[in-house]
Amino acid sequence: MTKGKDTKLTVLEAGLDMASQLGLECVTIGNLAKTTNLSKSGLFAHFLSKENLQIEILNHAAQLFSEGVIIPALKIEAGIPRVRALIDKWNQWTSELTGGCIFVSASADFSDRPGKVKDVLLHQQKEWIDCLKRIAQSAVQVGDFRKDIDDDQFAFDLYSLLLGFHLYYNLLDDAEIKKRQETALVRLLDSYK
Amino acid sequence: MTKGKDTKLTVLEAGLDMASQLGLECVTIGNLAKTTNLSKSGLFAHFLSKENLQIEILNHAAQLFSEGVIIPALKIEAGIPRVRALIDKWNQWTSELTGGCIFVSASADFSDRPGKVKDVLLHQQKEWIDCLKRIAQSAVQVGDFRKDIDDDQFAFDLYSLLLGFHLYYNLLDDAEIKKRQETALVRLLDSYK
DNA sequence: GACAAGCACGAACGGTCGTATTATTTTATC
DNA sequence: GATAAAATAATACGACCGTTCGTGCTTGTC
Repeated sequence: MTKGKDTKLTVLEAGLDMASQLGLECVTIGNLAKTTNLSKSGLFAHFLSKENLQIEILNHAAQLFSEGVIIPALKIEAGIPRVRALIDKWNQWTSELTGGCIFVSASADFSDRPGKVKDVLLHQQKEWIDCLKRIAQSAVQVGDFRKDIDDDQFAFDLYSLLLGFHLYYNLLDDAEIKKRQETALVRLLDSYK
Repeated sequence: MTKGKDTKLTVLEAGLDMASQLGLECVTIGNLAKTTNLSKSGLFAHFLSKENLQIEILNHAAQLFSEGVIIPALKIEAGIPRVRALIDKWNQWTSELTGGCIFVSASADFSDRPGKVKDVLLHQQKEWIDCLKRIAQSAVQVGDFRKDIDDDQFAFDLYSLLLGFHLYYNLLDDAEIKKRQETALVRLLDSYK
């Protein structure tokens, strides 16, 4: 009962790491089997198709993301402190994954690959943006933001900052990027006060 | 003498399109040969390795990028008009490619794939950031920006805005995104005045 | 102790991958 | 129009792709 779920989790863990480095499309059943010391067919039996494997990797990542980023941020007092917590946790999340945030790379990979995997990814991204909007709304409620802000605009503003950080951090290895993101964030928050 | 260069260009054109949709790593010599009506070996002879093919696709993209984005922007008067021209041209460039900007997707793909392809990509991205910095400096010279601005910061700010646009436009198909980018841009430019 | 269920294995399938070698056609030059 | 050079094709290679199948271990249940 528990043995199968155990190895499946191990596979998903390794698959997430591999997807973060090589991209979700380049996660190979053969390679994944090697790194987890399973046979190709033994691993395959857990997922029944590569598409399912990709989807389950995404869902596993979403759960870790929720536990590591969203929930901790929601525990911080609403308003600017929560916004800051979210950014910190997001940066940490993206730094902990070997090859950067899987949702960012998958977004580039799958924007032109229609199918179930893209559908899942799209749904996750919309949920994430909704989360950003809700955090903006709660900042309004506690008085940290003006009442007439556009929460969709805020989501775009904040996500752009994260994407900028992601590229600079992962590709360019820029040591100063945290500082620049902070500068941009201060300007952003000021404009919403 | 000229026939070979001709077909090579055709291949690069098709390869760029394919790379934009599937990612540079998923451009396959066999598929590329099919779409260009060449034999696999005939196509291969032009590049001698897949790595070279990827590099030549990147370089071809860089040339188109220069012709379509950078040079037109530099023809516009320095300062805020030039910044705006650059953004417009960049958005246009990214919209014209079927699957979005190849440099953005390749940056996610190759951040953890050491090798010559990554080296080329890294060099290109640094050149692009330098270009952004120079445009900031010229805006200072004509008096559109304050004298004490941080041009590295400006490059990050602007690039983040482009990356945000890229994700919203390509994955989420957001019709309002141009408006949001504009809002963010106005705020950004104000802070540099 | 029989039995079913869950789990993992090895072998094999038809395809495609990138690459190498060898041949054939097309093009440019005189 | 002959000839050398350039461009393309044909064929083959070993490796790996995702997937299927049959088989054998475990494990817990009756």
